[in-house]
Amino acid sequence: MVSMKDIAIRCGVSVATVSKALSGQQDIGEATRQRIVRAAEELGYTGNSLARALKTNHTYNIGILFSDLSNSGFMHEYFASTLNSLRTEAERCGYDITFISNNVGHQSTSYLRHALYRGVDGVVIICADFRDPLVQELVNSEIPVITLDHTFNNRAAVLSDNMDGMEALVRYAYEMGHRRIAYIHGNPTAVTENRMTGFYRACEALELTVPPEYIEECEYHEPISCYHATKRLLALAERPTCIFFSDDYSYIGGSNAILEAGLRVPEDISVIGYDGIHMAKMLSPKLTTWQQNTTELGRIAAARLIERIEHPRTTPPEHIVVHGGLLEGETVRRLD
Amino acid sequence: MVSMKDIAIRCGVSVATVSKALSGQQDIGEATRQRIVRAAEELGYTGNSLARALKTNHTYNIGILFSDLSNSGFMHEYFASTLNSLRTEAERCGYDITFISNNVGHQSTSYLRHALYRGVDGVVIICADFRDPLVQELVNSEIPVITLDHTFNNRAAVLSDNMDGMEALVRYAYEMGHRRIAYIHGNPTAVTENRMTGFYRACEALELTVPPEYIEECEYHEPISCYHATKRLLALAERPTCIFFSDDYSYIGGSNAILEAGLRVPEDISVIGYDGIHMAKMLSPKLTTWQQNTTELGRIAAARLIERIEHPRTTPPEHIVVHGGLLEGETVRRLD
DNA sequence: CGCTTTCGGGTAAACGATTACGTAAACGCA
DNA sequence: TGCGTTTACGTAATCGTTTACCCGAAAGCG
Repeated sequence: MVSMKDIAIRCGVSVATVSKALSGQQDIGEATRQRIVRAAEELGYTGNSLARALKTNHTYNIGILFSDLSNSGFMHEYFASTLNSLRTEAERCGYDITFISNNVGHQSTSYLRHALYRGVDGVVIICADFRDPLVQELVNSEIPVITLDHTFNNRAAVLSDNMDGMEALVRYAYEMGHRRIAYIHGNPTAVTENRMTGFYRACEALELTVPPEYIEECEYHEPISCYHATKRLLALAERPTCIFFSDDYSYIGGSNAILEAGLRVPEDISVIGYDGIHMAKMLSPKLTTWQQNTTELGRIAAARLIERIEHPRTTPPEHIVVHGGLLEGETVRRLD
Repeated sequence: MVSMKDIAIRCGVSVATVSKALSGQQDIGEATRQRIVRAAEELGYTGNSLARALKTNHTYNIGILFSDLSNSGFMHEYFASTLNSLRTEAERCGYDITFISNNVGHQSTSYLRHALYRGVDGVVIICADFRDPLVQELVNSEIPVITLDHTFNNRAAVLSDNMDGMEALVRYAYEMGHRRIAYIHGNPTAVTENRMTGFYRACEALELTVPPEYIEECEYHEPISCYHATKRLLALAERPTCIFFSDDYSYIGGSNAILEAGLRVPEDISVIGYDGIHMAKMLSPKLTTWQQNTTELGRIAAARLIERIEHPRTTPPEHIVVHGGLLEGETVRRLD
């Protein structure tokens, strides 16, 4: 590994001079700078982030914390897509990304310890169990943190408009003439609870009464349990005319249940998903759903976190809502 | 940040003694060690990976290089799932994961430079454009490297059995009585070419002649172009009885084309995918496909790379093949 | 011609760990 | 008692940078 020392020797200057020349200080002669920069090129100098970080206390590294309870983690397109744009934005700002787990070396510790050990400048918390004391410890630490789809007091957060999105979907179904609307919601998290709230709020505003048997629970992002929930709904004496699913992916299970029952979408029953994953547009008929703006979620999360890292004083821990949009597919029939 | 110095002061010993006590050297009194370990606990000592790595030249960090040409990258379940198990295994071995891009700081450089800058101990190359000179530069460097689904001379690699898998699928279709078999293959990469080879090899062994119009090309992992390729096949005078798709995900497009043509799977036409993504098992009818063992791919990639990092002399750069298995769904009809 | 500024660059300490080597005390043994 | 060996810990250099401070020479100025 070629270091500043090598360059210094070759140019007959001190290491300090090399450092200054390469980092663009002013108190250096233009001729010397040129010489040094050229030598650095020729020797293939790369720099050493470890040494730099050790001295400056700034690693240009941000940690990602996501513990996938449901083990869907990476598989969930929501996460994959968000992470992708998060990474892109971070790289654009000169930051790299490292995963933070609750073990370092061979033994398990806390997320905070891991973050401190690696010296990350900040952490994005996504898809994690926010009730976990270890997560709380990290959130309450000195390290800048931003959470996705969950809010903590006095901490930055980026949120998808789950409540508004669900409200808009209900209104859409209502406008299409549906009055008997069922909802298979996911198991309780901040996200699914927000959607529930949106659902009930819209129903109330529209003066829709939802019989309790129209509300089913399934595992979020899990088609099998959704399949069973759907079967239960279809077996009801007074069948709903429209079913809301917890998420697009779960709908695969629901779809199977509907087909098995000999029903057609949307002629016999209408369905609505949530997420707007790529697959939703590929299905036939195309799924009507709410498109989350994962690209913006990831981008903003990275950008805001970096803002807070670089300008802690002037950047308040805001809660930013990213809006999605109705993706009108072909799975909701107009009733008259 | 509490450092060894703080512990040293509190215990009235030197920093060297603290280091020895904490890293488990022998030349230390048992009583002193206890004292130091306790003090470390009490002060909440975490260690500093940067300082340690600077001195030992070992970061316990491995880089992931994946440049997603098709922009499917993270979205592809193959990648997501492999990355997930790779990360799990790496963490089990005490390693963290960082993404390696071709830019560091605010300016673009090479992958190698990035890897050197961050001081990663090794790199896993996955889903990348292996023809890229920048990738080659990294592969030919001193840094331990392992590639997924691509082989370089004298470099470790982990491979999915794409050729065997495809051969097995063809044999399966043959045994089910199919003789008119079409294949929509993905655009050329090491992966798709291996599958092609497997396809032709099996056909030859079975003395099946494949008319050229039965071979179509589409964008890998892209349902839209697969939709069009499927339409072309269905429009042929002598329609194939079974269509092989480049991958499960693309089949979504193919499925739509089939439905539009008013055909049923598998009654009117049989279909076979490749990958064994979660969705394949959720579709109705269940897709017959080849299940890639992504869990093993990721695990072995991490394990082998770490082996080569820690025991470079005794670990040859092997090419390891991970076997998948036939996932018998309901999309291939038995012909008689 | 003296004096202060500015310019260009060097010195050295520091970041937080690791480790080869030194050394004083205790111990073993004839 | 004398001498070698072990035990337990300290000293100091080092990894590759950054940065506050220092200093000589050239330049500017009246």
